[in-house]
Amino acid sequence: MSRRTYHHGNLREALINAALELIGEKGHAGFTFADAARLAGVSPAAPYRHFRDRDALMADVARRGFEQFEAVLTKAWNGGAPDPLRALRQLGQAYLAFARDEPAYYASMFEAGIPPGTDPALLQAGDRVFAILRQAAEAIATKLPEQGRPPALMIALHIWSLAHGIASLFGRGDAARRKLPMAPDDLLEAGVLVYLQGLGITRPAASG
Amino acid sequence: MSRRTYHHGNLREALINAALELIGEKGHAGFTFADAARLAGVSPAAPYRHFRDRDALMADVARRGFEQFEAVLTKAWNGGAPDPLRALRQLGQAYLAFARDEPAYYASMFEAGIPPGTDPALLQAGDRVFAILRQAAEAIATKLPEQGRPPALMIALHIWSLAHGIASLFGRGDAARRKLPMAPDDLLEAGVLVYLQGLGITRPAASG
DNA sequence: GGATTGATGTAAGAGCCTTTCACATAGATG
DNA sequence: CATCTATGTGAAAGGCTCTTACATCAATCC
Repeated sequence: MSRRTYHHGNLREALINAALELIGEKGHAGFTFADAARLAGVSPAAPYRHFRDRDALMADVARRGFEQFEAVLTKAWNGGAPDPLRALRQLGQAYLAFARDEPAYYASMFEAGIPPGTDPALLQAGDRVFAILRQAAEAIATKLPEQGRPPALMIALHIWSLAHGIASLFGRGDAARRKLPMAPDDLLEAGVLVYLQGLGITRPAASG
Repeated sequence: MSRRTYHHGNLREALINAALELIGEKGHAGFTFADAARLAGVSPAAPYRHFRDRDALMADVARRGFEQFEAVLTKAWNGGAPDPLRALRQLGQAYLAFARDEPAYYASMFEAGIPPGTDPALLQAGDRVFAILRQAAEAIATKLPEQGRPPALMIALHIWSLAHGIASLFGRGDAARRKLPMAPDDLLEAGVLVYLQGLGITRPAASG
């Protein structure tokens, strides 16, 4: 990772990648600014040209995490095709896959203790992710009689909370974490099916 | 907080209380061993007589958190009285109340990145908490026909995940965190009701 | 009672991290 | 080419973690 020029050329990106690598290895607490600088091959002071401090880098990683998350979820939802229920299953699987495959992003987004309100861009990126869930909930809700239908917002919050709870409690592959007698995907899918049944959307035992 | 004797007398407890106070103020990342020592009025080296390192103190705080959590949830469940559904509602409210009122405990238990497997006592304390939820799920499940009844374990995992998701995403009062258009309690209660309805336990619109 | 022993706290220091400041280098601009 | 600005370096202050040798005190044992 040594470079020939005095200037790195792409230090900002390199620091973010280094942070992801380090957070993935040692968790959000174990990551240090100095380590990231070392990984990028620059002096410990160099990162300060690109980020106000360590927390600013963490916040930027989190923001990018939300952006990647948004892309992944958007693709999975696929505009609700071929039908909202199938699309919702794809969405749930993509949610858990992201938490499993990108634990560094997920930790920076939800566990690093960055208050979303500190950075408007971060808040917006999070909102865009929620908008996808909200949109999915809307599509699902239209299957219900308008009379007495619960607000789509609430449905979205329920599904988000369930998915996040599963991802957070069981969804990362690290050893020494709590084990589950079934795959997180299956747990989420079963939970959503029961929930939708409770809303009156799916037929009982039509879980295929 | 100055003391007259050379020996503190109860440093272990004092350090844990200091840790709780500091984590409550500055989050699990902002807490330092040295700060805790200062708060307790001892030298920076003293804590090492009681905890192997900073992480060991965090793990002990987390273990105590689970123990307190267990006590609170046990009381709320109240053996399933007066009836399982009401008891379950109490349980859910107690769950969120703990996350709201004891954010320092909650953060140390679920967000500090302590792998539960590292400390058997920690793992056990967590298991005892889950046992309560599991027990509640059993009581609820007996209301279903044995034929085709989903495993109580799965019901427990669903409810735990939903509660944890809500607590984790919206349940702490810190400003700058994501706001919710309704109280977390109501969100959880509504979600559980829909879920139970999906299981075939509650009557539709019998949400009293 | 006095000496010994183990538990608990202190002092000092090595090593690392964060952050700042003055300075160095290079790319861009005119 | 000369200058301006962005970007990286070196050095240093201050704080944190953790270790080691030493100090203090309580309890125990002759």
